[in-house]
Amino acid sequence: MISAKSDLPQGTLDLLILKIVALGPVHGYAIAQRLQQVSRDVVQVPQGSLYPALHRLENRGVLASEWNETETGREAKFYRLTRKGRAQLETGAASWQRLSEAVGLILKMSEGGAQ
Amino acid sequence: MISAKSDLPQGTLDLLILKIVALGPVHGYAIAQRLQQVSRDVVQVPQGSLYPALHRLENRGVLASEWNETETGREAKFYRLTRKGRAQLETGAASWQRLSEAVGLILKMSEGGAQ
DNA sequence: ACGCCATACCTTGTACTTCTAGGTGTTCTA
DNA sequence: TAGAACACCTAGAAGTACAAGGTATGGCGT
Repeated sequence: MISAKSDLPQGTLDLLILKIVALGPVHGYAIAQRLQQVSRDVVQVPQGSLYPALHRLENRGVLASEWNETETGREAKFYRLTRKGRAQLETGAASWQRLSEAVGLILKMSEGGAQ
Repeated sequence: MISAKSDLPQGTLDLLILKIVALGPVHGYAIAQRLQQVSRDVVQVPQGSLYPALHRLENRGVLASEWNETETGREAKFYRLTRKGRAQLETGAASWQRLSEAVGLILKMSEGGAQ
């Protein structure tokens, strides 16, 4: 049993959720599934992390929700990005990239790397 | 004034500290400086984050400390990696890379990207 | 008919980390 | 002699991810 699971650094979850929702209205359960699929099981979002995050994001006005029917005929709460959410996704993604590059740089540092 | 500062996601700080210390014994103050320099101000570590992190890492047995004199003739606490610390750095770095790639993948996802 | 799994939602409490804001003392320089 | 840089520290607030629990429906196998 290879457990590829890695805990998400704080703040990253919000960004990933925003990105998935940006691709089109989805309900919470599907968001977790998509993240897991696309990341090949590297990203696994427990429900205890997912739903609080969704409510948080909705309260902040970056997500909006609406009850609808899924393809399988069940009721589910579909989320979509607000204008504010789209903005936050952009700044968040840019910020992640900057940080990601910086951390990568540091980790690749060798004895003579800095100075 | 472009403020490049970005708050570090939880857990990342430890990894960066371990990496810097792995390059040779350094004291806390210098760790923060190096991180800031190398990352071109993207990574800025407040002392209120730095020292608690160092003590945490020492308590966990991944860092060891020793008082010594700096090049400028002051007393400072120099940290070095323990065997355990070296191991944690490796797994931490690998784990970061995996996560970083996964997040990058998700953020670059477009409408038809997944499926 | 029955139990089980997957779907789909939710809440509570814990553990952890980061940051703000304060504090100490020394050395160097303007 | 005032301030900046060096070098350490702590307490408290704020925020987040997770574990663990719970509700309810529908489909599947036996």
